[in-house]
Amino acid sequence: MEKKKVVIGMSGGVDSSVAAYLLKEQGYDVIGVTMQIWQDEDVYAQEENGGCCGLSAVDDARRVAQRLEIPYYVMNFKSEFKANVMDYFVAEYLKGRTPNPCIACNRYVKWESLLRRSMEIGADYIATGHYSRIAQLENGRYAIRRSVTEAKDQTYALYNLTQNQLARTLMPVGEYEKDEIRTIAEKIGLMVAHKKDSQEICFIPDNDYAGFIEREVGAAVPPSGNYVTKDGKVLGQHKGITHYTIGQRRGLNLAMGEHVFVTEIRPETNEVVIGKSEDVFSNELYAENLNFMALADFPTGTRLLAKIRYAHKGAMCTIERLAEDKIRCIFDEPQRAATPGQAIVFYDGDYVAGGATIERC
RNA sequence: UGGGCUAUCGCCAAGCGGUAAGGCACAGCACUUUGACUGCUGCAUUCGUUGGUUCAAAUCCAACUAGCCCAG
Repeated sequence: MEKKKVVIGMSGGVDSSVAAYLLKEQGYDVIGVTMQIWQDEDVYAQEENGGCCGLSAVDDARRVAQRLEIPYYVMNFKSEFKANVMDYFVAEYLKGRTPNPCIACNRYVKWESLLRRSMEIGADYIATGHYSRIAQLENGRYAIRRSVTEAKDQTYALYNLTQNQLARTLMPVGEYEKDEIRTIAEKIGLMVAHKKDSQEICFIPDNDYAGFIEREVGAAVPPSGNYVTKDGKVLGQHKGITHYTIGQRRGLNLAMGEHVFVTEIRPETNEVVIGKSEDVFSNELYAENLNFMALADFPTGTRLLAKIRYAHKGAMCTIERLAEDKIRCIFDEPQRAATPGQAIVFYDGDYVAGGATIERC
């Protein structure tokens, strides 16, 4: 019988490199692929940017593929990345919302586009180096399961994958701890064994996302406007709404004598609302664009653990089904800085139950 | 123009003759596959200006300058 063919997305980092190795050990016919997503390498060239999307990716990944003796290709995903990640990222900020580019990249680029092209070259699966596990549950649905490593759980950013995508995805690294992965990398002699983990927004190497938006849209960047309190008192001038997100404290340039935070962004009046720490907590939020994973639906009354940001420890909430694609989540305890544009991801035990996009609080 | 009050880091503010607290802001670092939050570190050789008294002044005195308040 012919071996199953798997395309592994190789970033050049430790995780995906070891993933490739593990798959090969498991008897798959492994093909290494690096996704080319940079729009203009001369402008964004950044050597040390490791991890998921760095430029050094290709060199490192190719070397690893050679070492593992697997075929290796670079696939160009520039236009897909531009349309689904960069343009979305900018558009959201212009609307006063806070996007999560990694989630969009995962669903539309890493999975949708990579999966399609992998199928085209005859692959049965695609694989990644994520610290997550995929399982088919008793109800027949596929779901992402939290990895063994609590500290390195990447399930939040993967909640938006479809059933079809999950059915064709392998994540061999999810069975291991980060340390174990590095150990394996060393054992098989990979140079990338000690490469730093990726971080921050991969297409904004200088970390100045507001500057990036400005370069993208030019004169269309929102102008400066008023900082106001919730009762309308003007406190000062902000730099333009794209510079802010809910719960932000630093960079406000407001000397109020105590810490103050952004509690609301109003694109229609170009105002940024400022309040005290307690003002950024909310008991509930509304979310849309549902994606179901372990559960086929969240009927009103469903109790789930919800994470409203990548590093959130999770909070219990009760779901209220408002419409076909709209829910309200009522938290047991008030949560800090629920932010429109960010994802709320639900967990049922160890599995991702599904998720949605936060619209308002 | 008389009378009074106040002038200390970008903002607020301790200090009251013994050699510049603190908070906010800001900067850097850490944390981090998003934005945030958080933590750590840094941040006035100088106290409106000029003189004077004193071993020693931001602290006392004088003049000047600026701002505020009350008279007009």
